[in-house]
Amino acid sequence: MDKAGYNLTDFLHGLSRKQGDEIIKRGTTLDLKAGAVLFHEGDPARRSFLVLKGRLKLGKTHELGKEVLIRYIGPGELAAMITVLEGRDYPVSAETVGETRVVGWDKRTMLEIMAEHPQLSINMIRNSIDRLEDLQSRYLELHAEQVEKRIARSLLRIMKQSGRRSGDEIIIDFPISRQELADYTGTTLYTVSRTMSAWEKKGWVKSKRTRIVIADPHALVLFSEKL
Amino acid sequence: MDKAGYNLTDFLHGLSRKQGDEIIKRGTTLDLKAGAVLFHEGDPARRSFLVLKGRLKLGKTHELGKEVLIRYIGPGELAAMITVLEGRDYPVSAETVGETRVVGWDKRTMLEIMAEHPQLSINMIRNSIDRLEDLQSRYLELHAEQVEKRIARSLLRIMKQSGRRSGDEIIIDFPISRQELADYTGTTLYTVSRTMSAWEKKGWVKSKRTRIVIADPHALVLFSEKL
DNA sequence: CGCTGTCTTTGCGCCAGCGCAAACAACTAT
DNA sequence: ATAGTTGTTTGCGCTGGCGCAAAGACAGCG
Repeated sequence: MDKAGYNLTDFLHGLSRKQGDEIIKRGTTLDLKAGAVLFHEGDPARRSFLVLKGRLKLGKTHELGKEVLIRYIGPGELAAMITVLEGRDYPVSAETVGETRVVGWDKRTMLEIMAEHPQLSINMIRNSIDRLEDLQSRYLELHAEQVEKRIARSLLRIMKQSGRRSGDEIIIDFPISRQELADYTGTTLYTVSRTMSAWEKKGWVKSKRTRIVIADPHALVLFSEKL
Repeated sequence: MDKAGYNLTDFLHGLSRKQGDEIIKRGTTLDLKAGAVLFHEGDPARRSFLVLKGRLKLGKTHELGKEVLIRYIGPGELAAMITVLEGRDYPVSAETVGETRVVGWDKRTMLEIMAEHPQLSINMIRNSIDRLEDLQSRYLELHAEQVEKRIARSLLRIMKQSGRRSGDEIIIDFPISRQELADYTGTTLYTVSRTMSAWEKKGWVKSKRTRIVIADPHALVLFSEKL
């Protein structure tokens, strides 16, 4: 998170840095290594977490094996808003992607700080509406769009959220496997692999194990939008 | 909506009937006939609507034809929360199912009444979290579950939301076509028709044009859950 | 270095479910 | 009634993409 002020999409948007720091102090800060599980789908929702550094992935599992990746949560964003409601369980699991620092608040504290800062309710509403929209679009795509286009769109989404420019290429600066991209897109490891191989030959992407670089974003956009 | 008090899932939950009536008076009440379009996906979001009587369906369309049915909105529930955010478009379209009465508030009024009744922000958070959870589950199912099971689950969802008990049968008390059930489930008209025909032979459902009766809910639940 | 574990690629066969076409059934209007 | 409209059923052929299997590539570790 940058020094200046909070982004519109941040949980703490509208608060001063000083207020933010005070709020963060009231929670429990955790430093986690890659692949740590922060909470499990189905467990009682006791704490909400704000990502300070690194990244979480939220996933949901189907009775046997099949999994979907609902969303990545980056710095500034809140995971598990559900905590503020009465007696709910986490609807998804959260796992770190790379080293990650988060701060967690229990329900009581969440309600306190929200009462003190009404702005935070607004931020929660904005955030949940945004997520809902995102998922509505992906739901439509999952039903209506061919896999290859969905994979393209998934890559572009992830790129927008976590891409780092480098010349005219864009580097996705966290590790993401074929399996994860498949879970995010709603397809299989095999199909993603085949598709990415084809794109690599066309020079649209470069990849090396779990690191992906979009070499020609424009081509990918065109492809994802063409009839 | 019943006389007594508002349900937990209602937009006006936590307010008195008197407060509710006062708020409703400040909006524009509309009586719409079946199949009227309240707003279009992509139009600037100017008004939010509370359903008083009847039902809305929220849908999203893909470039050419394909459509998904995101959700039904029944009495007490609010559609188009998005209005309260700055300069957004409706992400979905809303159409009435049967005769419907709604009350609409513009952005200004929404913000006013929310400022007067902080409870309404809580209700909005609860509602958007609930919708998000619902969609997350359906997103997982759409990817992981076979069509027939998805159709079963869709029917059961709709039944829970809008079923009327009658003996041990449950009547879905609004018209829903094969096409709509397909759009809700994420499949095609043909597949729904074939599946429903089979269930009709087994005595699980009875249907007659756009009216559906679940004759054996238990069987349907078992089917939807079996490996 | 070589060993072990993790991730990726690619060939191949298969089938769930899509979608056309065409007939049929039920409601609506005159 | 009769005609027109809207929704439903069912046969049939086709194919997108799944998923096994097996080999290959890369990383980390002792």
